[in-house]
Amino acid sequence: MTNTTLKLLAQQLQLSISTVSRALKDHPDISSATKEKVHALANSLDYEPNAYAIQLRTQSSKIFGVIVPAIANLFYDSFIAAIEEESRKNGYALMILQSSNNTENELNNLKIFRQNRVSGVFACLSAHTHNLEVYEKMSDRDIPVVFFDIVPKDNKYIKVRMADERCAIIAAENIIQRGAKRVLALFGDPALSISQKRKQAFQQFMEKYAPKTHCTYEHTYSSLEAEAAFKKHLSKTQKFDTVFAMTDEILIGVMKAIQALNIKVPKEMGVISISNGFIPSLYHPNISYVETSGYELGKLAFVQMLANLKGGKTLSELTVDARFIEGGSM
Amino acid sequence: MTNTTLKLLAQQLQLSISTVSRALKDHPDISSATKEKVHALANSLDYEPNAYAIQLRTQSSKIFGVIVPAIANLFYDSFIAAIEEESRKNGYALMILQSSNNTENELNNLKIFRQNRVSGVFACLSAHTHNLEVYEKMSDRDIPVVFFDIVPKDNKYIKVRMADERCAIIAAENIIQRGAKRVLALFGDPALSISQKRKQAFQQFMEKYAPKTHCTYEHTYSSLEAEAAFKKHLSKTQKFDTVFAMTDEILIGVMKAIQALNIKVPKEMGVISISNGFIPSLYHPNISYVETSGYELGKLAFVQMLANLKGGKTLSELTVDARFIEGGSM
DNA sequence: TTGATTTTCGCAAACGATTGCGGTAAATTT
DNA sequence: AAATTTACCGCAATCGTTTGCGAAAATCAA
Repeated sequence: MTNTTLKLLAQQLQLSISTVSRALKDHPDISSATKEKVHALANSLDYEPNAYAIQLRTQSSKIFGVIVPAIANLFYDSFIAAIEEESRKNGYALMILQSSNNTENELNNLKIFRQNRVSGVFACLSAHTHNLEVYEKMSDRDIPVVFFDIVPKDNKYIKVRMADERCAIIAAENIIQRGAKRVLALFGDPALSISQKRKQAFQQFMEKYAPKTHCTYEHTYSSLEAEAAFKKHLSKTQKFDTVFAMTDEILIGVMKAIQALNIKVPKEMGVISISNGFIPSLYHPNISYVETSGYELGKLAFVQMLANLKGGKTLSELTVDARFIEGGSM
Repeated sequence: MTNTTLKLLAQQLQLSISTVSRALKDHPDISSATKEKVHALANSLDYEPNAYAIQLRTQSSKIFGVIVPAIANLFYDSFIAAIEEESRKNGYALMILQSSNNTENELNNLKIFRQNRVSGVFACLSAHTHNLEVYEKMSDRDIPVVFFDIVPKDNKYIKVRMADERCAIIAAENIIQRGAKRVLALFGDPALSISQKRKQAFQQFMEKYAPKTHCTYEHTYSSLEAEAAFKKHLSKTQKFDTVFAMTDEILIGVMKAIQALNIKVPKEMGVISISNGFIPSLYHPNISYVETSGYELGKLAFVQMLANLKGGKTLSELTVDARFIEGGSM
């Protein structure tokens, strides 16, 4: 079946293409009688404007590109879900590509975005991407880029992220409030600025407000390592009474160890983490956590994108605030 | 900065647009001297072909549409991840939209797909979508639709799904092998064919091969309900020794109850579920499960899509097989 | 040198929509 | 009845590519 186009409609109605086009979009030049006829035929013939022709003509695509390290990730999922919602409301569609934390993929994805002349890009940097030239290239083409989560340091970029320091501090506050004596604080890949920020903020706060509390810091790269680290430290003479997990991944490892050793939470061990909430809700009692909502972040990112698209250069870093969610593990 | 186009290249090189176009794609008509010059300038000017113009001209978009109920879902995530990988390998990009299990959204999404003239659609039906007219409309436009997971019954559609009956049977087999005496089997929304199939297969198998085993069946709609159901049945005089969870969601509820009641797995209670593996790996011991890999399903779906695009009508239902993954909970 | 080939390239028409500008008929004004 | 508006509508260029066909230039054969 051949697609129905303006031309086809025009022929059938003995009208010009321009008239049909205008009638369809309610242009005042066209009489309502004509408009009705056009709409009627368009409906019965299931006319769908060809997005490519429009985009070619208008040079704007109504598509946003999204780059995430992995789609199958609770945090990014909710981020994507949020911008998908907003995009649809605003008449945009989403093109989602995953970098798998691989710089080369990232480059290819950006190329696809450029070729498709996306209206804007939401990007989460791969763990080890440092060369931002490609992103400059987008800006050169007037395609705004909103970085999220893993963002570049330079302030000339538009970025939204979690209030990492605040997260860590809120966690620390609650640990102090619990009256913890010895705490094990587990962080992620030390090469990531997110790990650095969280650790630094956490450590500073603890040293300042609870200098007597003994803290052990460790970086782990996976759930398995976190589990091992937990067990290792627990077997030492000086046991700890509270554990802080910087990410879901780490929390998972910790909780496996806790279950395996049949440790009672929160009596024998306090647990607190930074999370979007899903993983903490899997355990009994629910794990207390500092909320970092990918969903909220997505909403914020979208606002930034729209603002940038509309007009002004809103070059700034926005953060979404964090809050403590009581679970029962502290 | 103005985008570099064929026209621009042509002007700068004193060549015609057609020559430039052909040079860029290594057409034999063009001398290698010219080709080199063209390539050189194209590179230095960062030429990126305009996908819209190409698509308008060639009438093919190199984009697949994907409709899932929710992006933030472990199963769909891995499905998406799989087709994303394959798509990129094959030069396609993905446009992902979520229906939120809402038929109206589904319609809108399909409209966007039609307007963007996607090359094909991967669709998971919303829970209560029964009117497939819109999907027919896609086929009318020669846009193949590959249904996955939640698929229509009619065999005229292309579909890939998990081997639901097999899953249930494998679970039943292992329950029998464990020597279970009383089992609680928890299923999802009874309106979904996936629940029906799994339950029916499970029940038939159990009645045939272990008629003396006492099975209690129940449908629950959420984790919370599953947790409540588990507790309710446990408080009865006749306790059960094995629980079967049809989905991750149900498993989560069950495990919360198990943790809350401090029940020992697998000594006091055997646990088995159907899952893609992530949730079962969160507990200690790991929960044994029948694997339904969204990733595998994605790969299969992509093969179907490609086959259909290439030529033949491969109207058939393909299923990806299931296998038992030993966790330690049985 | 001349005719036949082969290389190498340009013309122009598409693809489907948008839009400034100009034109015609009807309606309104003098 | 002539002049002026107003309401409707069409012409044609344009967005950036692709591609069939024809033509000029270069090479070759005789």
